[in-house]
Amino acid sequence: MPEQTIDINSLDGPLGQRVYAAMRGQILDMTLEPGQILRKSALCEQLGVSRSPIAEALGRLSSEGLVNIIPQSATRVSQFSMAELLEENFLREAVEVAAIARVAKDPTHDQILRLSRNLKLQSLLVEDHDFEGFFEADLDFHEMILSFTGFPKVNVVAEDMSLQLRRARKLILPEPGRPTEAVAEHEAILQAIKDKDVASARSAMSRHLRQLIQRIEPLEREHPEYFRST
Amino acid sequence: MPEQTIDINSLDGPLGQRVYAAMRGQILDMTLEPGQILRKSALCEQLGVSRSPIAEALGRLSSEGLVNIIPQSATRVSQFSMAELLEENFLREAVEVAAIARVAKDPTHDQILRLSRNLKLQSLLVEDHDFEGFFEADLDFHEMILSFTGFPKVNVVAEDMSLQLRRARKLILPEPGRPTEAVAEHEAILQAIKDKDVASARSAMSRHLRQLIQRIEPLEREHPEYFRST
DNA sequence: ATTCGTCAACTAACATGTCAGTTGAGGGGT
DNA sequence: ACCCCTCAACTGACATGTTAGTTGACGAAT
Repeated sequence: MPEQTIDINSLDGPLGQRVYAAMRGQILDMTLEPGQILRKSALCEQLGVSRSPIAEALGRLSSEGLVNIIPQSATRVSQFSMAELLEENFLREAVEVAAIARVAKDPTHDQILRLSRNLKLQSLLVEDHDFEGFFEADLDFHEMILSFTGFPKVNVVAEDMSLQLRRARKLILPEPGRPTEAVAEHEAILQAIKDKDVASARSAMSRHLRQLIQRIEPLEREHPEYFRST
Repeated sequence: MPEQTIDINSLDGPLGQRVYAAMRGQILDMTLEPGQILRKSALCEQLGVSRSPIAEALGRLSSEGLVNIIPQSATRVSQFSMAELLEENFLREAVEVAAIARVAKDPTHDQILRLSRNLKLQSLLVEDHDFEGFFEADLDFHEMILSFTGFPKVNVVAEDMSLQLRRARKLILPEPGRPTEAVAEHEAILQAIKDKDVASARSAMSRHLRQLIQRIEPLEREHPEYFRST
């Protein structure tokens, strides 16, 4: 088996940065499984680089919590813990609710227009059963709201603090009626924005985000191998 | 001038970790000034270690935004930007308001007791004009609320996403009446918790946190040398 | 006097040699 | 048969040599 890893040359910037980005991507899309052991020497010959940039990349991944470095011993892709996922969901909800409150207070016509367009697209994609495309549009919807706060880094920070959540989402099996529900929830959010109704915008966003954690909770018994026992 | 830097030996753990912690502390308490250039070779002989652990430490500080590494050229302590400070304040408010809402919903007797004790301490310290001690108690008050959510990492994440804010706070000149006001605001928060009044707990926390940004805004013209021009 | 090209000195980035701590298998003692 | 001790092999942590890119000063041409 060729064990095809990502090639580094498709990116730019310093070598350590490229290794970091490549490994981060592989961890987040579950190509590298939780619990898997990462050997520095193996990574060296797979990627064709020396140990320095790999050490730097692993260090940064470790500070983000995506890998666990056991001193003088081993490095492995970090496993899930349900407590951690619940915590990340709390933080994500805190930020997204604050963002929607800020946006709903005084939305511009352009913002409403862009959200409406995105929502129409979501409906079409669900009708066509293009769930991959819907997933993308869903992410865009939330990212747009975060960027409408006028704070450029908010969406980056919001992602960084819910990395495990994003990774766990990959494990959720598609449920038949869910996309249609999600579109309805998005419509409720948009309606509240149009009405400049801050309170109902907040609660609509809360309700929407709590759907995710309900579907994540059963994961611990479906995939116990990805969760740490402690 | 002896140029006394922190000694590394007072900490434990891997060398890179110690260097990271030491420099992080110095940056956060403004011992290392924004804009100051950090020379790796100079740090090597000051700390008595080689370049590897220093490179690791600087890499982690860079990913936290505390230093700017200009590729192949220089590394400097990052400067402030008012937009960034406003953004961090927004994020901090989002998390702390969500936390207070969760805590106020169903506080335990023990939680109320500990907050009350802390608040009494704050009053005493203000009466004695021990503002240094009050500053500590203030931080404890907020940290306690964050930890009462039951999520262990929330207070760490909340700090990590408002590092510049914490650093900028050091520049604020003490204002005569402010500590007394702060205690009153804390009391309003505690009262809302006792009443299990989620809505007023939220607004009391919001009002309290927005005091800080008002006192930070004039900083840009008082200390233009610490802000980046862009 | 001013502008532009050149070059030397400095920097971070990378490669690699070396050290120390951990782990797990095997052998000796009980 | 079981437990503990020892030791070899592997790992990450650190030191240091090497490379390549940036910068700023100096000097030549205008």
